[in-house]
Amino acid sequence: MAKKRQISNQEAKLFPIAMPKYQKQTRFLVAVDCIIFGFDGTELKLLLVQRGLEPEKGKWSLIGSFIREEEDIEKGANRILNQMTGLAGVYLEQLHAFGNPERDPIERTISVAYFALIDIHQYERQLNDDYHAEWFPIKSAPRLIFDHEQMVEMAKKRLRYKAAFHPILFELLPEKFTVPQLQNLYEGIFDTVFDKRNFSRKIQSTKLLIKQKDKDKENSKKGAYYYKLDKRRYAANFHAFLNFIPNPDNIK
Amino acid sequence: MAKKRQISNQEAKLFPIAMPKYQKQTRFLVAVDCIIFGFDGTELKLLLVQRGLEPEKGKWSLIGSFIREEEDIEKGANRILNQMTGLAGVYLEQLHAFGNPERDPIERTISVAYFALIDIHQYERQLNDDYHAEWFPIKSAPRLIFDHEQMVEMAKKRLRYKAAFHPILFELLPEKFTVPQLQNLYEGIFDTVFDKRNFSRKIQSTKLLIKQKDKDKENSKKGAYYYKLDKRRYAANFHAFLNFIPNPDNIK
DNA sequence: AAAATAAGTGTAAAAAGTACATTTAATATC
DNA sequence: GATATTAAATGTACTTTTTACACTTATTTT
Repeated sequence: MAKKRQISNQEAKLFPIAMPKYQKQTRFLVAVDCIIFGFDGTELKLLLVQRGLEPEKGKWSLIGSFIREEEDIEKGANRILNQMTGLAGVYLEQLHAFGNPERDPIERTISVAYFALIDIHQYERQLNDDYHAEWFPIKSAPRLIFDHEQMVEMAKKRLRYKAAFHPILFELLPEKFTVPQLQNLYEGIFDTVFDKRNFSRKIQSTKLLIKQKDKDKENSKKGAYYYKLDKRRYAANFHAFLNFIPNPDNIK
Repeated sequence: MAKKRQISNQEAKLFPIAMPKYQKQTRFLVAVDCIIFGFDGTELKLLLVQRGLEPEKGKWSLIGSFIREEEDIEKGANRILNQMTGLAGVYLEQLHAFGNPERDPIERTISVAYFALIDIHQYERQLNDDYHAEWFPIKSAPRLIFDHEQMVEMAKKRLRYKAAFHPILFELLPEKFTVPQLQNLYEGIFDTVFDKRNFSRKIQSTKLLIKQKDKDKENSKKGAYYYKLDKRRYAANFHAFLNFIPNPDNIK
C-alpha cells in the first residue's frame, strides 16, 4: 500500500487503475432527509411529500434523496431541498446521522438529517402547485416512513433547545411581524403561555426589533404594530445567549 | 420495482438475487472518528493515535475506523473505541457528519464524528502500554490528518456549550474529586477564572455533590475535602438546565 | 514558633425574573 | 352615533439570582 504521493479523487476518476482503495470495506448508500418547519401564525407545521419510489411509494415522507458521488453533504442537502421544493437560501442545520442497518428495508442507507426553518407564506403556493409538497400541523401529521418520525422528534427537541437561547425562531416569521405573533410562536414551540408584559419586555430588551409605523389589522380591531428584525444585530447576536426562556427546563 | 412485501436486510443477505436495490446510486465508505477528551487535574487533554495505514501512515490521528456492513453507527463507534483503546461504557455522543468529498484523498469517506469524555487516570497505563495511544494537552496537540483538527474544534465548542448548562464535566473526573479540582476544570474549559465563593455556592446549590470525610492532601497543606457525585441526582438532572456558567456568551 | 499555602466561608448591592390589572384604539352592534 | 366588544399596550412592587469582595482556618515547611 506504499504510495509516493496523494492522488485526488478527481485524478482517481481519470485513472481508475492507479487509484489505491480501502479494498475490504463495505460501502453504503448515504442520503439526506430534511425536516422542514414552517409557522403559519398559529401553529408549527411540517413540510412533507408523498414518496415517489418503492418501497412505501405514496406514503408520506420527509424531503430526502441520495448524496451524489462528488457532492458535499451540506451542498447535497441544499440541492435536494431546492430540487424537491424550490427552496433556496433558507436556514439549514445538520441534525444527526441515522444509521440503523434496518432503517430502509431495500438496502442499508445512512441518512444525515437536516432541519430547515422557513417563512411558510413565502412559499405556500409554489410548494403545493409545483412540488406537491404539503404542510401538516406538527400535532396532526400523518405516519411517516422508515425512521422519519424519530427524526422529526429529534428535530423538535433541537429546535426548542436552540430557541431557548438563540433568536432562531425569527427564521420562521415573515419580514414584518407583530409581537403577539412572535409570542404565539414561542408559546407554540414551548407549549406553554407567557405573560404578555414580561414577554414583550424581554423581547424588546434584546433590541433586535425595529418598530414599524403600520399595524396588522387582521387579528384585532385595535391592530398590532409591525416590527422588522434588525438584521445587523441579528447577525451579530445569533450565537449570543439571549435567554429567551426563563426556565428552559423540560426541554430535553 | 413493485414489491409484495418488504425484505429485511438479513433476508436479502440470504437471497441476494431477490433483493431489490437502489441501482443507480453511488455508495460510500462510512467511518467513525472519536474525539476523546480527558482531564488530568490541570488541563484538558486529547487522546490520539498514530495512523496505521496509508495514506498519512505514522501521522497523528483521531481514533477511528470504518463502519461494518451490519453495524449501527453508534454501535460501531463503541466497537472502534473499544478495539483501539480498550475503553468501554464511557460517555459518547454524536457530534457531526463530515462529508467533504476530498477529506480522504484515497477514496471518498463520510465520517461520523463522536466525542467521548473519560476519566484519564482510570486508563492512563492501559492506553499507553497496550494501544500506543497518547494524551496531548489540547493546547499543544500535534497536527492531525485530514479534517481531524476541524473535528476537534467543533468538539471543543460542543463541549463548552453543553458544559454551560448540563453537568457533563463530571464525566471527566475520577470518582472522588475536590471542589478546587472541579473549579480548575471549569476554568480550563471556559478559559477564564471564577470567584471561589460564588463557584462553590453554585455547585453546592445543585445538590449533586456528596461530601466525603477524607481530604485530598496532594495539592495543599490544609487539604481539600473530597466529594462524590450523587449518581441518582446526576441521572435525574443531566438534562436539566443548571446554569453553571453565569454569562455563557462567547461560546459559539 | 513563625511563615507559607491553599481551603473554606458570609454579606450587601445590583440585576433579573415574576406576578399582576388597567387603559387604549379600533371595529361591530344596536 | 352611542355602546359593546376585542385584543394591544403598558408599569410597579416583590422575589430570586447573581455579583463583588476579604478574612479566618488547617496544615506543612522552615
